[in-house]
Amino acid sequence: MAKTSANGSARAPRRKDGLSREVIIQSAIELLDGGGERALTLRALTIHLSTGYGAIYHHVADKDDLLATATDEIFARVLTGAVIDTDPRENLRHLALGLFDAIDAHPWVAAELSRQPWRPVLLDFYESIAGLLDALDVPERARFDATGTFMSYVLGDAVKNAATARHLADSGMDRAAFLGAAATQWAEVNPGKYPFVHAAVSQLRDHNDREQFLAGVDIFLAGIAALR
Amino acid sequence: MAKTSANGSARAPRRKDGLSREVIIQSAIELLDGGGERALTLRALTIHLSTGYGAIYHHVADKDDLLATATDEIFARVLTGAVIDTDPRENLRHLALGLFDAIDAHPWVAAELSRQPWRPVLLDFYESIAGLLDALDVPERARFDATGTFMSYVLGDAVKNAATARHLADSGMDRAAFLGAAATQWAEVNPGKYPFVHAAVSQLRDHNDREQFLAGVDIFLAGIAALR
DNA sequence: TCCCCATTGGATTGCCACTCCAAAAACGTT
DNA sequence: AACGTTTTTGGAGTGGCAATCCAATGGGGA
Repeated sequence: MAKTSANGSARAPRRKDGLSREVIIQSAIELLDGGGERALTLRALTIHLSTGYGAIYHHVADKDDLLATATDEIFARVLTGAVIDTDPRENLRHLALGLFDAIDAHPWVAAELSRQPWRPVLLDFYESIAGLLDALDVPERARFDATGTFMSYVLGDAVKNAATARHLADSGMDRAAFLGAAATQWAEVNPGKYPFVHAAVSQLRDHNDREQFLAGVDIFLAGIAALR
Repeated sequence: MAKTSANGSARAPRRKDGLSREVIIQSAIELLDGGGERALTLRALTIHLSTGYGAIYHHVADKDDLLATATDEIFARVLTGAVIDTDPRENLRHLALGLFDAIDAHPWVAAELSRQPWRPVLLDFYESIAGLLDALDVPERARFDATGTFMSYVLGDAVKNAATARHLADSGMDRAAFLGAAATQWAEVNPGKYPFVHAAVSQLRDHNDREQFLAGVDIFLAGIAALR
């Protein structure tokens, strides 16, 4: 498909305002961030890029390709922004938070993630986590399980959080109103049948998803320390 | 809408072969189990039930309602089949495995779960988990976080696993072929850039998702013990 | 200069969820 | 048992979507 001349120069761009795979993905991300998964329609894309279907489908295989690549792009951004800490635990926390915040900022990634959980970009995260666990003296045979476990928790909690955020946005409530309503609703739950849920209501009122996420990260880190 | 006579008798059923919400949900689950999310179309439902659109929409609000209720039904089945152990740890493992196996058997639940993570049925699981953590002497302030963390890991890993299974089914490969292909592919990964992933290949070959899931549960349990 | 083919735009196709309505079946009342 | 009412049913119709198809355009190499 791509024709490269003998002198090795890249194929010349066709038009000044030329459409490209990158531009299309960028637009797709904008649409997704703006209005969620439902907002990404091919029709909306043609309008946003003032072009036609044919032009888009020339650069992109189909909508799945579009969604998958957009998701890759989000994860790639997390990677480039990753911080290097001297303390492996702190580094793991930062890595986890990076993923959590990215999915929180782009909730549509969550849906795509549960559709395709094995994108190549994630390999870099597995590699980083495994390396940090090695630095924590986790023995090799346990490292494999621990890496997957850590990723499952991080992505699982981020997805849950993103879905909640999406639900919030759809219902037009803000965070406080939603938590208040949920707390009230849960408070009415039959205390006899659900004593622990009932007792949790008070904590729900001033509850911070990000902090709870980090608390979970620390539970896993404590559990992993026991593997040594 | 419902008219209840003064003597309190319920409204009589309409037809012998009567369509009902339950029958429709049942059919939906059959279609979903048979061919995944794509297989559930209203058209397919009308054929499967030999009826029309109107009849179905009389009992069900829309497709989301259908999917949500079908998901509830799967979780409800897990609840009824739940085992009670004397050892809280063992009980947590059984609870987790019940969810894992259910999502493994009905992979379409995963997608719905990341769309609506707060269905009322899940309250029962939160309650059970919180109760078991209490039995493990997890202090109350930590119990709230730990319960959510556990659920996030369990559902997150189950969703990841289900997506893999779905991917497997779509590509027509069996488990062994897929793992072999993945291991081969990963083996080719640049060992310099991905030393830990490269080292993990050997473990991938005889890797059991269910066992790895349980290993993760144990990491969590070990981490919980540190909270005491 | 001229031709080739990468690139483009949009009409068209086919599938889908969902609506609407008229007919049929059961019910309650007398 | 007859009748009006309400519930339930089937399917034609609507609008929106992803994806295909094809004719037109124009840039760059020969």
